[in-house]
Amino acid sequence: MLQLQLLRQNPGQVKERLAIKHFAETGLVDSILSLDDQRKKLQLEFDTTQAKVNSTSKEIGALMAKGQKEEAEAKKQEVATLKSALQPINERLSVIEKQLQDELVKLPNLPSDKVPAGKTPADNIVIREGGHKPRLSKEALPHWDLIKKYDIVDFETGAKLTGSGFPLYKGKGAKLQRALVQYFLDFNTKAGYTEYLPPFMVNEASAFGTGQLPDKEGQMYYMPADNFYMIPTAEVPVTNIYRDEILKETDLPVKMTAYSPCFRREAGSFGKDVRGLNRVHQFEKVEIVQLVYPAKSYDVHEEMVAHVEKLLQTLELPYRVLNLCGGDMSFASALTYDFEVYSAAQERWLEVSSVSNFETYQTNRMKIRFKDEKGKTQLTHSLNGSSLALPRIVACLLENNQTPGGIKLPEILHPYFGGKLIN
RNA sequence: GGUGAGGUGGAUGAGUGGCUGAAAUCAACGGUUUGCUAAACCGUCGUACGUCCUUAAAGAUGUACCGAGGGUUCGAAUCCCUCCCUCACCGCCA
Repeated sequence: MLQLQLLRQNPGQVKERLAIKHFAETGLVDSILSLDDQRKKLQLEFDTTQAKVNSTSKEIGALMAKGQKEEAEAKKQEVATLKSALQPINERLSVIEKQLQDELVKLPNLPSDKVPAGKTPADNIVIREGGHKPRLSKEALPHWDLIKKYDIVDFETGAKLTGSGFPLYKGKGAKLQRALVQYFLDFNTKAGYTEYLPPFMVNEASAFGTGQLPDKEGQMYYMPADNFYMIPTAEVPVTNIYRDEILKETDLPVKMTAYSPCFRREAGSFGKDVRGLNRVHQFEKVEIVQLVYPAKSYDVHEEMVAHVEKLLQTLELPYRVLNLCGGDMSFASALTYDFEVYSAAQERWLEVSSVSNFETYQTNRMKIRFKDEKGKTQLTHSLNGSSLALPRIVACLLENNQTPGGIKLPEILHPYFGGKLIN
């Protein structure tokens, strides 16, 4: 949620920035400002009337104490009149406040000035590439065939148990999941992130806090009996840990990492994208989250990007880093770098991580603040990134490392996996 | 799931209708003093939204908030209702 103050101070600039995100309804900015004006007027009216009610009530108390009953009765009449005037004001005020909130929430975050113009994924800018694309033989198989060959993921039985997109990992496939999660968490905690294991369902307030609600309501699995949402990423519970808190400046940066399964309905997805492990409803992911001093957030963003990049390098996978253009980045983000790995048999790039700076967009919703050196409370910036999402990493590991003798795992995983080969 | 107790500022905790936005203690912060450390003393020490004033910072002032929402009353942290949460015991269970 954007800060109202920013809209008030510089509505023109806000509109310009929204245009880069290809956000069409710039009229919202004006309607929000006009609602805000109305709100302030009503509040002033309400406050002054209420102040009168309060002071008169005190007088009544004093008169009663002195036994001046008649005067007290007269004052009571006065208060009654004031209160009947107050009621409609109050009602209008809450209507306006709600409208204002509803409208404000519809505005996406402003892109930072590092965001390239552009509308579609084709306009994203490749910042750099790393690793080596393997040269596979003609008989090389895509991962969905390798999975069958080595009997490590059983989609059919997963579908029988739940539905399509719920893979059932088996044997070395299951163990590889465990190994990767373990390795990723170790890699993150070594870099100073505190490990959490959060709840996998969250309440409405948490889902709202990180921006899943109301924007992506249909993308989450929902448990109506308890009004809980299955988390689409550990970002949701982990960032919400500090919801409604005021930190000390010395507490910053807060660095957190968590493993969780992620549940996504992926409503509207179809086609070859969903083949095999490319797109599933439930997958494992390790996430990193930071809450930082505002002026430092872009440095931290670079640091997180470097962190994820190093992790991919240790996995010996060919990757590239993309700076997402205004039209392709997410609603809440100010700057997003995506990581893609090259899946050699499919001959396509697969997104495995997304590292974003949200500035105050999330923290304004969650009211995550800190006291600065002057003792003033201000919002922290929040950032997060995947480090990493498993299924596409697995797809890539399988395809790129296939040999006649089996899948050769990168060295770093050997101790975690308890072996070098899937065969 | 059942029964009981309870939810007050960073923490502990007082407060059963007006003098309470909230005592006291601790923690934290600033200062004074003491040859370091420690102690003592003084001061500061909630959030949000407004209004006035100011270039701004600061300041003054109003309103709301004592788990959440609603109600009673001229007036509610305090009384009533609903919900949520915590703790204890019981039941069930990984």
